[in-house]
Formats: sequence, structure tokens, C-alpha cells
Amino acid sequence: MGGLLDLTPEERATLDRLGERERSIRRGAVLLRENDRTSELFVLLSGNMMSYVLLDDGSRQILRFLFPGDLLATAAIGYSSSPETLVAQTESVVCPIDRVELLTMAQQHPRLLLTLVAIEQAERTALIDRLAGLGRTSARARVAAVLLDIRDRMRRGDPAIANSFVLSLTQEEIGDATGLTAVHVNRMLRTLEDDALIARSGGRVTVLNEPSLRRAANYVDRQATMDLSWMPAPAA
Amino acid sequence: MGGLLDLTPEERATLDRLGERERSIRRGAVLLRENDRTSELFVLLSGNMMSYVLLDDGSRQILRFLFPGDLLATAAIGYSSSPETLVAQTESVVCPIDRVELLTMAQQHPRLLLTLVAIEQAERTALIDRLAGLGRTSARARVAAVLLDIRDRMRRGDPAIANSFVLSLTQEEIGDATGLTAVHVNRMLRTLEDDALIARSGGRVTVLNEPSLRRAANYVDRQATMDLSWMPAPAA
DNA sequence: CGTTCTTTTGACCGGCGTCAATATAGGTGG
DNA sequence: CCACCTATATTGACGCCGGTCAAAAGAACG
Repeated sequence: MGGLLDLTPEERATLDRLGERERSIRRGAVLLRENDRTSELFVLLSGNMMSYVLLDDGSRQILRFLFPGDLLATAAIGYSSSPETLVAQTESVVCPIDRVELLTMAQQHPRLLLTLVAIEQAERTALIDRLAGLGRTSARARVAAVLLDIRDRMRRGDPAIANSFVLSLTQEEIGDATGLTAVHVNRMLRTLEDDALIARSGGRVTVLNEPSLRRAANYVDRQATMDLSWMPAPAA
Repeated sequence: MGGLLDLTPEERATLDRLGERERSIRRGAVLLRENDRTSELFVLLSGNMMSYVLLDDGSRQILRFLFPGDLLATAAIGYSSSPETLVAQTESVVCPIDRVELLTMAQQHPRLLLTLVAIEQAERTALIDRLAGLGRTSARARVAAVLLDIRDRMRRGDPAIANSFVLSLTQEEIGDATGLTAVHVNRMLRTLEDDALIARSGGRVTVLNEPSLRRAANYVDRQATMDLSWMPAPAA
């Protein structure tokens, strides 16, 4: 959150104090289940998590893969029960924030709260892109899009990652994220490999031809980096 | 926004002042185009609008049908250009709010700002449900879901609406919202009619068998009405 | 009262799901 | 360290849902 804005010492102090509490979650453990009562949101500090909903026929739609820095369970601001399930994919650490704290945060550090809202907007934009992808693109495009998305987000956490990365998702998970079956995900990965857009070995994926992969993914570059420069520094 | 919370006189006054500015939009006119620069968000005061994105093959994904009370273009909080296009489906009136005003609103009336954030959460939940619908349900279910959604949202604005309503959407628009072709939307409407779940005449749709229609739509009742009771009334 | 948009229906096809069989890998207890 | 066991990956055969193409009938609108 600090990277988006030049924080004043007071803002930074508040943020640091907020970040003191920590809760760790074991691999595979559920932080929050659909319809659970909830009154706090979380910031993912480390690890990987995902959110999903279950339909009554038992099928699962994965909503988002979560990386450090992401906000979790923000629905708590408007609802008392969670619309989604949150699960840790690896050992993870989150920082809980009670929603009542947001009120004082708004008052004392409005820029911090609005930064939080801005991050929500980024997630919203990501949801929009996923929606368009599910509604309007082919299986091949959706699978390619997941690969690029994961690669980009891993890179943000570790700039050393270039074109090769460990995709720690099962094909079933990719399917549940893209609205496909695991079998068909496998077929699509195969065609991407046969066409030399990617290479695979073990759990590792290497992007061989990024321009083509982007084209295959129907990648819309919305040239939108977050912009919070409109927020003036606080008076004192 | 008033309905969600018991407002203090000061809060109400602020809200009223904010709502003074108005802009009307002619039927079919574009309020904001994808990638347009923007620095304000809007509240839809009257009329119907919709938001969509275009993919580079020309196909359109409708993101949301907008009704009075909905927030528009909230991405302006985090970005300087719009991720989506906003179009008026009927003669509409919106109230613009410059994003800078949100800072003072946060400070002086934190409950108002958080109510706005909570409304955003409701939209996010709606997006989640749409995502799960697109990824995991049949064409028939998606069309049924649109009918129920539109009916429910029209009813919120006019409680007189019971089971019969004017669906002012073309089948092409329903298709662009559900990720289907207009042709197939037509087929699904026909089967819903043949099965006596709905009746149609002119642009008017009548729900004949609501339980069955809900089942057909895979309707997940997340028993979640917005809950802002956690926000204490301001001290003075 | 033509012109264009929308709806409707039929014929046909292809992308993706389903089912099933096998291979491979990871993890666990002995 | 091995044997076993379950989760995951892979591939083929086949079928169906929904897309495509085309034609005609309404409906809306200037």
C-alpha cells in the first residue's frame, strides 16, 4: 500500500500499527467459509490463497487467486456474512482489520482509507476482465490468460521471475477458475505447448513466445496503472 | 443511500448538497467510454443505464444493468481512465461527484463514505454471482437469472411490480450479458415459455412459476441484505 | 410506407463436456 | 527404503450444448 502513495510519517505509523496483528493459516486451511459471519477484513501478508464460491450442483467457481498485498473479505464492510470462501493454497499470513477501525481511519487518515478503496477498484477491474473472458473468449484464450496473469502477479512479488515460473495450480483449479473441465484444460495446455507458445516440465511453465501467448489470451492491455496522484498531501 | 442507515441531520445535509448537481443523458448516449480519462464518479438518479467492455474481436460483454441508486464509474477512485463504457438505455439523470470530494467526506462524515464503500461491495457481490453464472451454469440458467435479476431490481424501484414487467432489453443485449448469442437466447426464452415458467407478449414478461424459474436459474439466495448496523452513530 | 432493427425458426457444425482407461507423481506407513 | 495409495495428468472416443448461417416475419421509426 505504501508503494502507491507518498505517506506522511503519521500515516505510516498508523499503517504499521494496524499491521501488527498477524494470523497464520496452514496450507489448505479455510480462513472463511461462504455464509460465515464476519466482521473483519484482511490483508494477505505472505503466501498464496484463493477465493471461490460453490454452486448447489457442487461445482466450484474460483474467483481469484490471491497474492501478498491483496485485500481479503472486504465484503464485510457491507455484509455480515461472507459471499465467498477463502482458502490458503500455501502456508499464509494475514493481517485482520476490524471494520470498525475503518471509521477512525477514514477520519484521521482519509488518504489511507481511499487507498484501500482504490485497491478494491483494482480488484473490481480484474473481476470485470475475468467476466469478459468467461463470457466471450475461447477455452484456449482463458487458459492462456490464467498463465499470463499468474506469471505477472508472481513477478510483482519477485521481479526476478522472468519467463519461467512454477505454476502451483492443478489443472482442476485452472478449470474451476476458467469455467472449464480439467480434461479440457489439459488439452489446451497441450495445444499451447505444441504451438511452442509455452514449455512445461514438472510444475514449471516457461513462456516461449510471449507476443503470441498474449494474442492467444486476448490480452487487453488497459494501460491502467493505479493513479492516486489526485490525492493531495494532508495539510499538516 | 439514506435507506441503509439512520442519518444525522448533518450527514443528510451533506448528502443533499452533494446531490445538487445533475446531468441528464439522452437515451443511447454514452456517459463514459472505455479508456476515457475520468476524475469523477456518479450516482444514477433516474433512468436505466448499462456498462460493458468490448473485446478486440468486436464482441461485447455487458457487465451490469444499472438502476437508480447505483454507483457509476467508481474505478475513478483508483484509475484515471475508465475500464468500462457507460451508456444510457433510457433518458437518465446522474449526479457527478468529484473524487477529491471523497477525501473531505471521509474526514467529516466517515459513515457516509463507508456506506458508499459498502454499496461497492454489493456490486462486487453481484459481479461474483455473474462470474459464477457465466463459468458454471447452462444457457437456460443464465437467461432465467437475467429475468429474475431485472424483475427484482425493477421491483426495488417500484414495489408495485409483481410478476409482470416490461423487459426493455433486446435479446442481443441479454446475450451480451450472459455470454450467449441472440439466437440462443431466443431458444432459451422459448423453452422457458414452453415449460410455462414465464409468459411473453410484446416486451412484457410474466413470471408464471417463480419457484421453478428460480430453480432453473440456479438462484443462490445468499440471504445477505446489506448490514451497516456496525457503524455507531457519530459522537456529536 | 419503406428502411432498419428485432425476433423467430430451421439446418448444420464444432467446441467443449463426459466417460473411461492409463500413466505419473507425491505422500504415508511399515 | 520400499510398497502402497491417492491425487493429478494425459489421451481417446463419443455426444451434446450452443454457435453459425440463412431466411422470413414482425415491429419500430423516420
